[in-house]
Amino acid sequence: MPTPRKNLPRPATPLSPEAWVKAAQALIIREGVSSVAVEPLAHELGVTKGSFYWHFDSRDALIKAALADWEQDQSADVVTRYGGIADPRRRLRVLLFAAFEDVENGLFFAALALSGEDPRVAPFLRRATERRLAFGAEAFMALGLSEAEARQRALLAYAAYTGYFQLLRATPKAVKEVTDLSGYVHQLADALVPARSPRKA
Amino acid sequence: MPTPRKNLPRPATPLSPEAWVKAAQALIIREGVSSVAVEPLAHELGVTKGSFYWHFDSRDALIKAALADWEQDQSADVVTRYGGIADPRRRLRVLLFAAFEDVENGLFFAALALSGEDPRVAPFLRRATERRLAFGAEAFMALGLSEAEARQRALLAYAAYTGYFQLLRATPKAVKEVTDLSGYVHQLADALVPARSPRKA
DNA sequence: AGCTTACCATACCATACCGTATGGCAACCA
DNA sequence: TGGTTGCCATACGGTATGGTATGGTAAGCT
Repeated sequence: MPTPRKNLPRPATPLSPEAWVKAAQALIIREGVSSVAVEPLAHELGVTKGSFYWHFDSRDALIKAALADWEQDQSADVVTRYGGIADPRRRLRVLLFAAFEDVENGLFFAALALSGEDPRVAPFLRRATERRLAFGAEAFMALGLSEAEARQRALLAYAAYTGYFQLLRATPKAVKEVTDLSGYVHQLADALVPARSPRKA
Repeated sequence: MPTPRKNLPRPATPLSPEAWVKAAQALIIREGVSSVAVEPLAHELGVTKGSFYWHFDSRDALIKAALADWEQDQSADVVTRYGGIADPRRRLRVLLFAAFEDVENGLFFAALALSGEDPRVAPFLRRATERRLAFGAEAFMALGLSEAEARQRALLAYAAYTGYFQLLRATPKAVKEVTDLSGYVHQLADALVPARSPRKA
């Protein structure tokens, strides 16, 4: 029998599962998926494991919930907000600029790629990558490029995107010496999106 | 006192510290820096921890040795092999193609960026990034670009490089659908390196 | 033949974390 | 007011790993 002792004071407001998910996502951005540990997270939230295992079945369940929550935002954003733009050139440029502006999202993806071998992460990472590459390829094909060329260009654009946030994550100082992010994206856009539709050339 | 028991048979040839370093590097490429654990590595090499702690002071020492060994190869390669090409346009293109051809090196760097927060990794990652960005910026400045523009373009090239290997590492299938890597690099090179020197324009 | 040294096995302790069992308390409800 | 439920603390057992202490053996040296 455990020695009956006074418990610690309860937190002011009870925790919701969402609070754990958000905390986990923030920690994923900072230190990667593998660093999501129950006890440190509980300490950070001012509670103990007991609280966690009330809301979740396991550590894996939390990780999956965090990834699923992110994926939900993802697919909602890109498709609905930029899929509707009619002019393909404009759509591509808007897509590029919007992608680079969402720093949080970019860093989260970089953190995921960081743990790509993790069987929990892999399916989310694969889905996100394929969806984005397909979306990009489609956008480039709308410019009149062949499928092979469009895929190539989409991969280039996407690599420039993930690579940027990977570098921003790993060595922020070196990246921030390039002060003009807008110029950077402009350059990328100009390099990838032809000045005018080839059909009119 | 431990019960005196017959020990296991000794390995045919004694292990050298280099063997541990190479094994660690291979494991870094496969599963990242944080997965470098002494006991699994020992098992893989057919020995036990006892061997390891004879050659190295600690786990950290092995990791640092593996990183230092990689860094040594690094600086030797890039500078000596491509720094000497006179024509700046040719130098840039050769550099790009060579970088993408060295898959092992690219994957190793991607694995490092993967653990960029790790205090053991950070300095190596920072040095490598800065050295490469500086080298790239210099190469672009030799084309006649301003320093700001050259830095921007070097960052773009480098992001496309790291992003490519990050994607190759995380979701190889999606990347390999773009079968023509040479075409990919060509595209990147054409986008970044002006067709002819601006001075002649 | 004895001694030394290089290299490794074994046993052991410490730590960090996952998951479980159970107790405790506050707030609401009947 | 007494029971019920939601939320959490505490204590415990289990596993993986880092690191230490110590013993064992083969090969060479004297």
